[in-house]
Amino acid sequence: MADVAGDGAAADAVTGSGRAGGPNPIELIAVSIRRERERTGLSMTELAKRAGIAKSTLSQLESGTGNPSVETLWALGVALDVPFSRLVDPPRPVVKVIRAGEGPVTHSERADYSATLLASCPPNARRDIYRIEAQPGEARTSDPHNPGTTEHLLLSAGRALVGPAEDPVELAPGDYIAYPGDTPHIFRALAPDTAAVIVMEHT
Amino acid sequence: MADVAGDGAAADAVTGSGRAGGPNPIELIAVSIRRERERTGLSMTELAKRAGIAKSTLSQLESGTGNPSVETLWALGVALDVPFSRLVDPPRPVVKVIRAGEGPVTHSERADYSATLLASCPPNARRDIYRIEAQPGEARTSDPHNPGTTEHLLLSAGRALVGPAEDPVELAPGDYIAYPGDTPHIFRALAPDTAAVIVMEHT
DNA sequence: TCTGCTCGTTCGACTTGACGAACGCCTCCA
DNA sequence: TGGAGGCGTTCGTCAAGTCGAACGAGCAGA
Repeated sequence: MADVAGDGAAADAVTGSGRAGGPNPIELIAVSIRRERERTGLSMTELAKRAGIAKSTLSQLESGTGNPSVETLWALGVALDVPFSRLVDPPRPVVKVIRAGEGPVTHSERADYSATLLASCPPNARRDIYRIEAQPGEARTSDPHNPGTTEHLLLSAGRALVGPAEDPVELAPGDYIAYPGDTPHIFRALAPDTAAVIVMEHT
Repeated sequence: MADVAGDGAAADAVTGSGRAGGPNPIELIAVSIRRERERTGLSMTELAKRAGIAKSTLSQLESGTGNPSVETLWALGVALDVPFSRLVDPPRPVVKVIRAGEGPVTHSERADYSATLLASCPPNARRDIYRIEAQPGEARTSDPHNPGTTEHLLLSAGRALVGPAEDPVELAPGDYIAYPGDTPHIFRALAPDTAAVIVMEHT
């Protein structure tokens, strides 16, 4: 069986600003702007034009000079199509894959209750929660989603073959799997009334 | 069945800003500041002093006049001890129950597969994923977690009584519930081998 | 090489946000 | 009754953010 992949580490990254406490927001914004801009492949000139601000302003922002107003930042957020908070909160770690059957269990003081941490959320990730119900049949191959997407799946009932298209894993009720959502992957019910929870994480 | 519990109050916010698209950030900030300030019971004078800004500035902010700089907002975030993004992103809802078979289902092209979106992720939330297994017994009452925590629970097997301590909801396999994690809440298994997925969301 | 383009930075003029003082309003208490 | 102290708002001044234009650097093609 598999394994665990990744991380362990991730998770935290705490340093950032769990609360608003710590570091210099201007620095943060400077690197965030640049990061997001380069991610979209826009030039300063182009981005400034789209956001409706002067490119000199943008230049100063990315150089860490200045102290932008909310409207300026907002305009940039819109132009970059990122949520506002992405520009003011610290960056993010990576993708991680944990395979359960077991895992870090925190047993209750009473023996009839146990909780297992399956996936600690990386900062700034967005996780949408889905319920899946399926019947046996052909494998359902999903097209890859956006880059940086991770799918977390926990099987509630039935049996299923899940994971990367070239290397899926058979799951029984209670099993958990996480795998990259930006590569081809499948979900194939092996038993009637197979049900699962999928948490789709995109960053 | 049931659904929705509580509130009603909360209200609006919907419009919010999934992405940065929509509404006026200044309005948003105005109400957010006021909301958070009143939550902590501080006066304008006091908050301004703590944040190190002029109370006139704060007054203008809460009245929706003006266009604060990042440093000003940041100072307020620190003084209020809330994450920055809480000031620029809209508030959040309350208890929601989606019964098995209910909810916005996106059926597959093939009839043997269906996915239900249970909860779309608010900006900047962190969602940790847990698996719960429990046996019938006393209700397990959780102490409230940090402010701004929401718990999402989907029952995999068994039966359980879940939700706010004073108004829990009985769930069957496939049922989904979300409720505030920062108020007392319980999880009580009603059948042997009750299992659930909990996604703990904190902002 | 020279022209024309785009890139990101720097500079002065203008607009505007942040500040502190003064104001009106209220409550409390001598 | 009047004074003291809190509240939130308004006003004039000053500093700072924003803007547009000009600048030097890099690159493609005639």
